[in-house]
Amino acid sequence: MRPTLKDVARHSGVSIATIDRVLNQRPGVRQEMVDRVETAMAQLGYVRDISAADLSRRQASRFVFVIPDGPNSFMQRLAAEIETLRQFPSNNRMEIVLHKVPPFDGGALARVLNQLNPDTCSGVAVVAAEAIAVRDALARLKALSLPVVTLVSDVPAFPRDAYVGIDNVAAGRTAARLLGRFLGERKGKIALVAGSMLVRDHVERRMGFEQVIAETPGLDCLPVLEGRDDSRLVQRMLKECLSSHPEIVGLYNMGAGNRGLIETLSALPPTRRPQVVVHELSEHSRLALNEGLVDAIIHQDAGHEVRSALRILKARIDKTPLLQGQDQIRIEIYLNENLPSATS
Amino acid sequence: MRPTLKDVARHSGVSIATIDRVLNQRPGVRQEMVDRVETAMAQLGYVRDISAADLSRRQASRFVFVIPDGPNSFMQRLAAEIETLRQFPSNNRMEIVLHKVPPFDGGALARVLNQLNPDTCSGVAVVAAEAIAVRDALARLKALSLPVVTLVSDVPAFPRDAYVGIDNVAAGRTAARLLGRFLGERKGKIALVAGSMLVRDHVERRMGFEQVIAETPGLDCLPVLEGRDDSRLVQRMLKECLSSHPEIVGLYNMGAGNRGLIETLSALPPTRRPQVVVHELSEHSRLALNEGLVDAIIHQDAGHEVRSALRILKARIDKTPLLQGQDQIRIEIYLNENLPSATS
DNA sequence: CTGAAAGCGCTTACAG
DNA sequence: CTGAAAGCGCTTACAG
Repeated sequence: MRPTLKDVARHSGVSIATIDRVLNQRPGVRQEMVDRVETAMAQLGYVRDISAADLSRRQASRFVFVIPDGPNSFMQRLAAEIETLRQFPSNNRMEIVLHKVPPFDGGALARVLNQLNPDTCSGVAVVAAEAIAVRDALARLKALSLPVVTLVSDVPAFPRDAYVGIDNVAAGRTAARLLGRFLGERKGKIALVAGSMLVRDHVERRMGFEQVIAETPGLDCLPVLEGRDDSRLVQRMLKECLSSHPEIVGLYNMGAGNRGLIETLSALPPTRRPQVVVHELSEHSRLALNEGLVDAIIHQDAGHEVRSALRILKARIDKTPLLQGQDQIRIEIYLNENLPSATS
Repeated sequence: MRPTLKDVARHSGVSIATIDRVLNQRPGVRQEMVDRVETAMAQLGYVRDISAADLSRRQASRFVFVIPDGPNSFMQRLAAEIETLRQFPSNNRMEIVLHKVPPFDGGALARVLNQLNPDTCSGVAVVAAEAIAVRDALARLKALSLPVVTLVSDVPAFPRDAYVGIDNVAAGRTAARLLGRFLGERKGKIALVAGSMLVRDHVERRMGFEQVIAETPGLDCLPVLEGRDDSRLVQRMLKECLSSHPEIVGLYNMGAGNRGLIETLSALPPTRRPQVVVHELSEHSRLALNEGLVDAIIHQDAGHEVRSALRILKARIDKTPLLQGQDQIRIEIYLNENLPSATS
């Protein structure tokens, strides 16, 4: 059996209450006691039982997620995963709150963050936007010692404890490499679709994509079409682009709006269809992959991201280590052959 | 606050001890009491606190992993991940035991399984081998109501609660599709390397691979080279195969022994190098990908598999649900561009 | 500054 | 068949 506080108490001749003070670094303990307790703990190899601590502390931790509202299906997926976890029975003594804010609106996001305080919130996961007001809000949370992780979209320069999401430059590079390999010797133009060049993840994906294409002789990128994650708009822009550029051989959608893109592609005569890489596995993109309209999907696992965010926040609060590798979000590549079963 | 047993007791006018009996389906409670308790629980929306239950039950659960010993680097990785989890401080009240058995030896595996019993073991995760003795051993465990999951290599016909690992037919198909896409219009032979055609996962990968290649005009598979997961042997066989078949344009290693394969490839003049897909991300395969000797790596996450196995066993014991999607092991594809950072 | 005691939500003997 | 009480490993008031 693992040693408990009782064992440490016996071994050190100090009461359990005092040991608890040392353990939690609460003030008001003589150095001598601290030393006695610490040697005893080291000798016995004491490891604190977090779930017992949580039980006795009676107050549950409340984790707040702040994510953008709107039509972006990835964000909707994220919200659904948060909701799933919120309702999950096993997560006792852990409350989850979801705040949705208008997309592309740093001010609104900052206002929500500024409402949070340690009495009602023990940790925050936020899809960050790049705005001064957001940076200030994060600085405020830091000053209150509330742990914060950025989710999906990072702002490295802003104060936060960790980023949970993929490396978007690498994701863009991956898309370009796949497209390049799939095209083989074929030469021509590549059409790019993004939500908005104001969002950091899309900018980064584009950068990575163009880096790789620039090194690939015979291929060039056309200017980015900004579809604002809106299927209709994507459809219209893409249709025009394809008809005015018959030399297009590849297509990369780094944002949402796959539905519009897929409709446009399926209207094209098969011989004129470009090689296509898109982001995010969904019912639509999966179907398009099945039908050969899309050649590969770059994906990130929203469920994994939500669970990782929570684990990281909890570990910060409990001052426990994280498991190596468990919280690294992968840039997943799906072909028609390695799709996960449809239920997930 | 969530309702507790106390609330259910008050609400139903039944003692906590009896409620506990109902909750755990222990015998010796009058039907009337059962009904009263159950309505009260339903009305209050009672959800049991598993970690409190674990705490009070004082006895920790012991999970036994049985995996093959030997040079196979994936199995070594699996062992390392099990060890990591075993030592992880947060997993209180949960003991992990690792048994290594000789590889490719159903009898030895069965003997270890036959030693296990409910007094010393609460659940088993095993890399299954296809042998009658193993089937009987699994049937025995089932008769003892010990939960069992198969890990990495499944035998669907044998009794087990779940399989934790990838679909190997799909993995083979994925490898073939990648190779086919990378080869484009090029025609020729594809060399196949496996550990042993006696192991189910390799048989399945081959099947999937050949299915796809058969549909691809201009490409044909050579007979499988069985390298027994031994780098030296792989190197020798492959060298000979490459020199006697100048028409080889592709190479798929569905087993271990990447080191030998990589050495052989690096000795080849660059113009003669085939397109190469291998399994399992490791230091060696990663380096080969960086250097362009290997074009893609098909991977499964050993850490994820170990954690999932544990979660599934624990959920069976506690009769709790699993989180949708968390325990589905993915067929991961790595190119040079989406490699995870090297520390993981 | 330190410790004894009650309590978190359960389970487990032990009485009745 | 049912219930009161002790205890799991912690934390939290409350005394001293």
